[in-house]
Amino acid sequence: MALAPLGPRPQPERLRNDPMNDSALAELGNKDNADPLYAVRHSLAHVLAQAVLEMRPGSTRGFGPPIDNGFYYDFVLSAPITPEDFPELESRMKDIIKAGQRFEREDLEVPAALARLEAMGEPYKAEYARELADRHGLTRLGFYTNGPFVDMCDGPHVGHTGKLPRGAFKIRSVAGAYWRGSEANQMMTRIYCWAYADKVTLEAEVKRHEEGLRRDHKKLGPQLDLYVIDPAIGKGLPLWMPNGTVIREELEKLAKEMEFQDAYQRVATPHVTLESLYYMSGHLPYYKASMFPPMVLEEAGEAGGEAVRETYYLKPMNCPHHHRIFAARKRSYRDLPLRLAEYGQVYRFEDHGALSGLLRVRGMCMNDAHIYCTEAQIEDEFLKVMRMHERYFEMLGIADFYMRLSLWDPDDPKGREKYVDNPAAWERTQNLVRQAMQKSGLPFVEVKGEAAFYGPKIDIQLKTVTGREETFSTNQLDFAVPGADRMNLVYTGPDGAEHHPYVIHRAPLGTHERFIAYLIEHFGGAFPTWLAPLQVRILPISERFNDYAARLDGELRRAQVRADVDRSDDKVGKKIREALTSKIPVVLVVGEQEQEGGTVTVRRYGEDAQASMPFSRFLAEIRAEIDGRVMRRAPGA
RNA sequence: GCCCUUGUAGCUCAGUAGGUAGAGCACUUCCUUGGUAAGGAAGAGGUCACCGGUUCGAAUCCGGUCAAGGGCUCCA
Repeated sequence: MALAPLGPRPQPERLRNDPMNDSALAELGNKDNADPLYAVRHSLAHVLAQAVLEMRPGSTRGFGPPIDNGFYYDFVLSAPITPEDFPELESRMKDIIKAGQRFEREDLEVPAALARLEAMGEPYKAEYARELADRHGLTRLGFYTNGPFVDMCDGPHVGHTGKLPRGAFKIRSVAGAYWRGSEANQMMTRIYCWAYADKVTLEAEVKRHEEGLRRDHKKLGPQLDLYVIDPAIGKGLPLWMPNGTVIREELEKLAKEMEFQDAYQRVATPHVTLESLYYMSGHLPYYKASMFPPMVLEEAGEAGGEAVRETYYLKPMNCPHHHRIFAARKRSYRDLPLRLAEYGQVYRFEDHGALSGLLRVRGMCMNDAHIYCTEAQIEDEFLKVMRMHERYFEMLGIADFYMRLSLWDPDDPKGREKYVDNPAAWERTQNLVRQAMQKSGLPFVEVKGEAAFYGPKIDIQLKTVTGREETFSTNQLDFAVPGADRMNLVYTGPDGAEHHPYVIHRAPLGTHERFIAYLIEHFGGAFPTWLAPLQVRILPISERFNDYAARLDGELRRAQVRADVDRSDDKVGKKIREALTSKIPVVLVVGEQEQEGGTVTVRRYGEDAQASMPFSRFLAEIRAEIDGRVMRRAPGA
C-alpha cells in the first residue's frame, strides 16, 4: 500500500484510561516491564505521592500509573493543590530523591493487605484490592515501601530513590478525574507530571510540546481568520470566516470529485426533522443524550377540532434521512450498491465541558455517505472506502495515524443502552470487518467498547498538537438500523423476496470542524496552494505599479486563482513580512523590471530561492500546481 | 455534567500594601513612493466578561453567573 502509517500504538487505548498499574495487569501479562523508563516513572509517581501526602496530610490516593510522557497520580486531597504549589512539591520530591530511600517489596495475603490498607486510611486502594481478589482471583498483593511511604503496587521500581534522575521530571498540571473513570464516582485531583530518562530529553520534550502549542488550531485558526467562536452565536457553534470557508469548499470539491469517481450520488436533506423518524431509526433510544432538546410546535385546531402538536429535532446524524431516500423508491438488488453522499450539517448536544475549539463542537458538517449493499458486497465496498481514505491521507501527507477496529463490549454494564441487542449479528459483522481489514493489509488494533450503537467500525485515530488523540475519520458497518424493527429498509432480491440491506456509514474526511482543526495543526497554518485561502499575493514595489498588479490580479482571478494586491503604502520589507506571517503560498513582487518585461518575481513560502519569469509561465505553473493538488513542502515545515 | 485554572483595547500583554486604566502590534489620517521579515508622525479605540456584596472609594477583596483553557466522562 502506498501509505506507511506508523502502525498501531503498542498499548490499546482502554488500558490508558483504566490504569490498572498494579498487580492485575502484571498477572495478565500486559505491562511492558522491559522499558526502564517505566520503572523510573512508576517510582517517581510514588515520590510524588509521598510529597503530596507530606504537604496535604489526610489526603487519600487513587491510581498513579506511568503514561506516554511521564506519569500521573490521583488523590482526594484534604486541601486543594494549585500550580502555585508546584515548586514546593517539586522541591520536596527532589529531597526524597536525595534521601536515597530503598524500594522494598513485601507480598501480603489478601486479608492482611486489606487490613493494612484500611489502617492506612486508603479506602480507594482497599476497594481496588478487593476487586483484584474477587474478580481477578489474586491471593497475594504486592506492597512497596520507600522511607515512610507505603503503596500497594506490583512494581517494578528502581532500587532506591537516589537512582531517579533529579532534573528530568516536571509537574505539568492538575486536573480532575473520576475514580475508576466513572462519573458516578468521586471526583479526584489528578497531578500530571512529565518524566524522562534525563534532563536533556525532558527539556527537549517540553520545548517540543510548547512549540506544538504555537500550531494549536485554537490559536492559528482565529489568527489566520479561518473561524471564530462567538458567544453571541452559542458555544460550540463556530462561525466560518471567508478564509476558513475557502478551505471547507476546497475539501468539499475534492470529496465530490472522489465520490463521483466511485459512483456515489449526491443528495441534500433538511436540518430539522420530526421526532418519529428518530424513533424509527433508533436514535432516540440510544442517542438522546447527544441530541439537542426537541422543538415542540403546538397549534390550536380549527373550531372544535383537535390541537395539532408536532415535535422536531435538529438532526444529530444524516443516516435516517438518507435511509428515507432509499425507502422513497422500490429498490431492487440491481440497484445495489447504492451510494448516497452529502456534506451534511448535524447538531449534537455535547457537554459544555467537552467542547474544545473546532475539535469538539455542537454543530458540524460531515463528509457523510451511506452505502446500501448486500452482505456479499460488504467486503468490496468496505475496501473501496478504505482505499479512498488512503488516497485522501496520501494527498494531504497524513501518516501519523492508526486504525482502530471498534468493537462492541458484551460485558459493558450499560450495554443495553449503548448497543443494539443482537449478539449474533455483532459477531458476524465484526468478523466481516476484521476480514476486510486483513485483506486490505492495513494495520489496525482492536478495541472493545468503541462501536457505534448499530455496528462495528474502523476509526482513524490522529493526535492533535496538544497530544490528544481523536477520531477523525470513520467507516462503519450497520446491521441494525435497516432492520424490520427500525427503518425497515428493503430491496427485492433475485429470488423475488424482500431483504434488508446492510449500510456502510463512512466519513473519510470526518467533519469539516474536526478535520480542518487537524489540517491547521498538521500544516502549521501553511496550507498547500490548492487549500490556501489566499493563493497569490501580488506585491507592488510602490504605488506606481498598482495598475500592473491589478492587471495580473484580474488575470489570475479569470483563471480561478485566489489572488489579491497589497495596496498599502508600506515599504516592500513590511509587505513581505505581512505576506510571510499570513503564510500565503506565493508572493509576486512587481516593480519597474517586471512591468517592463511583463514578468513577475516569484517568492514562495518556505523557499529562499526566487525566480523571475514571464507572467504567462507563472500562471500555467500555478494552475497546474492547484489542479494537481501538489504538495511542494513537507507538512508543517 | 464534574474537578482545576483563566477572563484588562481587534491581538499579545503591563497594571498586588484597593485611590475611577497603560504599552506594542493591528486600525484611521497625514508625510514618505520605498526591491525582499516591521519608515516616520498624529489620531481613534476599553461598562477592566457580567451581576451583586464589602468599602468614603473596587480592574484589584468576597460571592454568584457566563465564557474560554487543561483534564475526567462522552463522542466525529
